[in-house]
Amino acid sequence: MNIKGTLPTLILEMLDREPNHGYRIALQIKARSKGVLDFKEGTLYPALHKLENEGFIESYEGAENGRKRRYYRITESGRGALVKNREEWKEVSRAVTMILEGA
Amino acid sequence: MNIKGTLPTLILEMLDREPNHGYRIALQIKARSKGVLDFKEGTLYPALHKLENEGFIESYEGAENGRKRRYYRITESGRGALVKNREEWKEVSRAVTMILEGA
DNA sequence: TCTTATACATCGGAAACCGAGGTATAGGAC
DNA sequence: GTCCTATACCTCGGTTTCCGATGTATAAGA
Repeated sequence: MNIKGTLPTLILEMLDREPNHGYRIALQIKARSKGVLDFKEGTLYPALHKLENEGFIESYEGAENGRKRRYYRITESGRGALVKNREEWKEVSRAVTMILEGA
Repeated sequence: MNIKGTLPTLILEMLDREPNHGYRIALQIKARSKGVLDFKEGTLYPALHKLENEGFIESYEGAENGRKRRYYRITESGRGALVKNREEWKEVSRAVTMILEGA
């Protein structure tokens, strides 16, 4: 299950901790959310390409166990976007929760 | 600003408190969220029609100040969906927050 | 009379997501 | 040695959700 629009922020968050390749980013999002969040590959890769296109992340080729992988790292402008997105999420998710819990 | 996919749940939540007409539902969502959430009419009315089509709400004609209005009330099955949606929101939003706050 | 707020609605376009499918390699089972 | 599974990347078409623009109509107030 997923919330539309949160994936770019989650990717930036993951890459803010360490550079990583796409497949593993998705696995980590799933693991860290205890299986609740589960973005599919058809969603993941286009999202990565878009973030790179916007200059929020950059990619480079790497290898692990003799296999080629495309690694991503966050850029300065990506870090700025992350800070802004975190704030936005906090504000809007709190608003929804407030209404649904009848506060 | 809005979170995609939350509108049906928010509408059900509002109608669970009292029957209401579309325009006012939107105003109340905006007011209760202190202006943070703001769904447009081009989003609201299709969402209402869809919920009615799914049997989660039903409509009837009413009048206020001599003007015709289309009122909606929640159905039993809508109440069931609301309970389920609230749980889902709680689980998934908590998962996102957990990741973004590095817990 | 004119404007504004209310109230409902539809349409086209953009964005996000998923499922299905495709390619390729490494490692283990048999 | 061959087959299967997991890993790793990718694209395409379809659905859903949202927004902006636009249209209609009425009530209230300037």
